[in-house]
Amino acid sequence: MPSPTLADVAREAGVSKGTASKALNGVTGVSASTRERVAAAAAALGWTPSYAARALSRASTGVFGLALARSSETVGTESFFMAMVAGLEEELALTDRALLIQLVPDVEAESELLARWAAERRVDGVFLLDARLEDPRTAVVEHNGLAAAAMASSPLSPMISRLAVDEDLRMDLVLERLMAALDELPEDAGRHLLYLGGLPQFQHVMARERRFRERCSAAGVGASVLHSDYQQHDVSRWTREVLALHREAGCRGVVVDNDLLAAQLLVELGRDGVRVPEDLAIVALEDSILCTVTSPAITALHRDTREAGRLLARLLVRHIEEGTLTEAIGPGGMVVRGSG
Amino acid sequence: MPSPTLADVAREAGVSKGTASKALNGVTGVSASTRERVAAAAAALGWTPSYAARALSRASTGVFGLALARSSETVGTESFFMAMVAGLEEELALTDRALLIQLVPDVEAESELLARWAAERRVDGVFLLDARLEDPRTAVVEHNGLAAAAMASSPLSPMISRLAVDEDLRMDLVLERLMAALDELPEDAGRHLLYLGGLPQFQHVMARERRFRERCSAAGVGASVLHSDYQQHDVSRWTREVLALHREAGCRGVVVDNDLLAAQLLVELGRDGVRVPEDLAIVALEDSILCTVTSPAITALHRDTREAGRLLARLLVRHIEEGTLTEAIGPGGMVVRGSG
DNA sequence: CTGAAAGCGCTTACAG
DNA sequence: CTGAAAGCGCTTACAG
Repeated sequence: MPSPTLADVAREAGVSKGTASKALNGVTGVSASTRERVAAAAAALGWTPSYAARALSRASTGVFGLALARSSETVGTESFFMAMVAGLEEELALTDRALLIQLVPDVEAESELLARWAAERRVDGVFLLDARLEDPRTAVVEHNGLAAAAMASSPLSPMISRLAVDEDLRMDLVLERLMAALDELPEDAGRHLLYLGGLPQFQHVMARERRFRERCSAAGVGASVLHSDYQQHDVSRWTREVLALHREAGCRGVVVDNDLLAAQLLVELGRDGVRVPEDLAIVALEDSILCTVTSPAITALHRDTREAGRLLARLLVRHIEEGTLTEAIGPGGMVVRGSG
Repeated sequence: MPSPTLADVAREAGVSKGTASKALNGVTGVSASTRERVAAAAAALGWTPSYAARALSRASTGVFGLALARSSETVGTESFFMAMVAGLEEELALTDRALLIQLVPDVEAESELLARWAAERRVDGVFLLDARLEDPRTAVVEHNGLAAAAMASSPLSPMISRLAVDEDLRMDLVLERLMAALDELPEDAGRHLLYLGGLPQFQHVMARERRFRERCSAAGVGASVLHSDYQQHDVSRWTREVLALHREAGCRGVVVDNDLLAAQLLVELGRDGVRVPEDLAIVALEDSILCTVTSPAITALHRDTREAGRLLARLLVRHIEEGTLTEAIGPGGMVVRGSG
């Protein structure tokens, strides 16, 4: 039983396809009576518009793309992604739009995919996560006139809408905790902190590092920085480095980029007999359920990532509908949770 | 700069649209020389086929749908979903297919969405997770002739391909652990176990419960079952019930449906002074990083969920290409990890 | 092997 | 307000 087409509905209602189309789409210029007749016919036949035909004649798809240049391990374990995806989804679903997700090995592959999506007219717009200092996606987006919204701490391009993330504030919030802890230590204890961040290619990592160094320097606190590529097999290596800093430089606190790394670090340090937070405090810049099931629980900067997803989706929709670049800050209500 | 169309390529190569189409699609019946000329023209112009036009004329979309009747909280925190999605993605990407994901509030909404996708010819097929005893999606799939593949412990319909999950085996594997632990207890200790499962509407939950009761009964072990809707705010309630069973019925071990619930239960029990596993052993039927960062680490049945996703995707692709129902068992290599 | 034509199922000026 | 026609960008019989 092939699904009925507009032609079937038009015949059933005794009007032309054009009129049926207008009636069904609420376009002005159709008498109330025929509009009703058409609607009844469509309902009787159980007509639903063909997605592809609509996309072809309207030149818009109702689909938004998200290419993720992360391994499926990372995507599967880092809470950030699922929360983000859930938020995007939630907002798009409100207006019957869909999200197309594709995992790619690296940012080059991501750029290629974006270019292909643009050429195929596959999506109405794309979301950009993990903004980089030199971001190859920018050129692709600009060159193809692709509508895009990024989550980023600084602007990527005048053509890309942005959900601005205040990384300075985020770093300040967690440092406040660690500095306070340092103040409680005996006079002769070391005053040294570490930022265990992601790869320096990322905007947010460099923004955090800069702020971290500034603050430490202003407070007369020693500062070290290590960059991780977040791969799980690296955890024990990072642990050794953290341990060395603790023992040799008197490091007493670590700011960790994400919940996963923080939790794993906590476990490894525990094995090495380091007490957290007494010997070494850990604060994560991303919160999740992971931080609540370790012992002790991990102190983490909490933000509503799902809400960030909703905001980002809303931004892109507005960008497309109004044809203008939009910016927003968010999500609000960030707070450090836990007492580690 | 509008993207070039097939007509542009054909003009550039000096052939008809039809010939250009055949040449580009590797259809037989085109001379090698024109095929080359067309390919060169396409490359020169940077032509990429319009997705919508192709979908319309081919009556197939290259898109597969996954509707998830779970709250975005659950999807964002339960490791199963992301791993599954990553696996589906990974397999589909190999053949340039895409995954369309949509979150819906409940299984009724999911059924409606599937019906709409079918009517809109939006997807080539759909994936079905969380199979239910009375599953309303079955009728929708059958009625609309939608290609579907489910992950399920028993068949949903002769029209639906299936990745068979052996829940009996899964329960046996974890019970083996718990029974062995019981055997080490002093003579006068209680011999009683609990299965903390999801909602009884789910196939897998009932399959597990049945097996759990059978095994316990065969071993002369007392058996209790509690059903949770997995909502986080319920954890303390479940903890109280578990505690009561431990104290009053002498329950010494709990099989928990998933990693998240197990981890939370462990934390709460710890607060109440219950030692795990000495007083009460916990084994989870789903493994994840969560199980490794608690202390003690949680013993869990590990399976490669990403591989399950790949298998499920492959199943649906084959189902569609060969037009026949396919079944598979998997993924293999399940093993209980940890010593809790 | 190649071309002209029809068709996929819609939408959108353009006449009337 | 309504209809006939053209068009969106492809694919696919059908002739030649």
